[in-house]
Amino acid sequence: MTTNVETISKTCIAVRLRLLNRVVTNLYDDALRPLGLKVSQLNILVVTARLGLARPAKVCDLLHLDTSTLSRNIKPLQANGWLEVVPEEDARAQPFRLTAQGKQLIEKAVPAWEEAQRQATELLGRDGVAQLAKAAKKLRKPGVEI
Amino acid sequence: MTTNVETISKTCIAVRLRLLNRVVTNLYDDALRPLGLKVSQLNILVVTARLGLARPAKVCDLLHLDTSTLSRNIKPLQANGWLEVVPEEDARAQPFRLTAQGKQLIEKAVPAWEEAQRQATELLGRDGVAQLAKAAKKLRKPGVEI
DNA sequence: GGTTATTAGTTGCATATACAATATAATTCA
DNA sequence: TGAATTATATTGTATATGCAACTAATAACC
Repeated sequence: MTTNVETISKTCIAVRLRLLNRVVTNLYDDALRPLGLKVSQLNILVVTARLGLARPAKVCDLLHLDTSTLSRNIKPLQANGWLEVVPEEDARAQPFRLTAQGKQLIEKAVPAWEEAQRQATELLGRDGVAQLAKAAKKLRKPGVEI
Repeated sequence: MTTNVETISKTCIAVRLRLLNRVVTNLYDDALRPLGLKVSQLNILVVTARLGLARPAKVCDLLHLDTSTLSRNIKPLQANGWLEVVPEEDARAQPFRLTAQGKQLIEKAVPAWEEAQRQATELLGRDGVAQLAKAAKKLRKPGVEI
C-alpha cells in the first residue's frame, strides 16, 4: 500500500526543484563569494546590463519576481555602488542602470560564474540543462524579452 | 560578437533554475494557501512523517538544508501545533515528530498538492520531471534515505 | 476641470536561506 | 580523570521571497 505521505515524498516536484535550487544556488554563491557577490545579485546586474535602463516592472516580468522583492533586492546593489536609480519624467518610475563599477564587477565575476556553470552543467547533464531551458522558455511573457 | 553579459543572460543555469523555482513554489503555495500552509512547510512535515522521529541533522542531509535554516523553519510548525520536539537521552539532540494535527493537515492538503503537482507536471513536461528526478537522485548522500 | 480608475513602487509582516560564531553536551584520549 | 576534540543545534546578521496594504502620480472619463 502506498500512503499519501509516501507519494508526496517520492514524487513531489516542488521538493526536488527546491532542493536542486538550494544546491545550485550554493555552487554559484560559493564561487562568487570572493567578490562579495551572490548569484541572485549577479542575475539582477546582468539583466540591468542587458536593458541599459531597467524598469522594475520589466525586470520583474523577465525574472518572475514580485515587485516588492526587487524593490528590496536592489538596495544592497545600490549601497555597493553597482547600480544607480535614474530620475525620469514620470515621477512614479524608479528606473535604474549599472554604474561603471557594476560593469567592472560583472566582468570580474565571469571566471567564477564559468566555474559554477561548469559544475552545474555537470550536475544536470546535457539533457537536464536542455529541459531547464525549455521550461524557462515556456514562462516567457509575450513582449517581455531581452 | 557575443559579450559576457549576453552569454550569462542567455545560458546561466542558476537564473533559469531560480526562476523556475519561484514559479513552481508559487503554484504550490497558491494551492496550499487556504490551509495556511506553504510548500516548504509541507515538505518538512512529509519528511517528518516518513521518519517518525526526525533528527534535524538527518532532515538537513535529506533536503540539503543548512541546520540553521531548519532550526528556524520548524518554529512556525511547532507554533501551529503540527509538530513537537521530543526530549531524548542525548541532551544535545532536538528530535521532533508530527502531532495528530500535523498528520491530519497533511491528509487535508493532499487535494491541493495534487492540483499543484498537476500544474507543475504540465509546465515541466514528462521529460522535465524525469530530468529533475535524475538530478535529485544524484544528490542523495550515501546512507541518507527515506 | 475634477472625480475616478489605473499604474508604479514601497512598506509591514512573515517565512526561507546560509555563513560565521556560539553554546552545550558527549566522546576521546593522554 | 581532566583536557582536547567532536557532535548537535541555536543565535547573530544579511539577503531572498511574496502577500496585503499603502502612497503617490498619471491617465481616463464625464
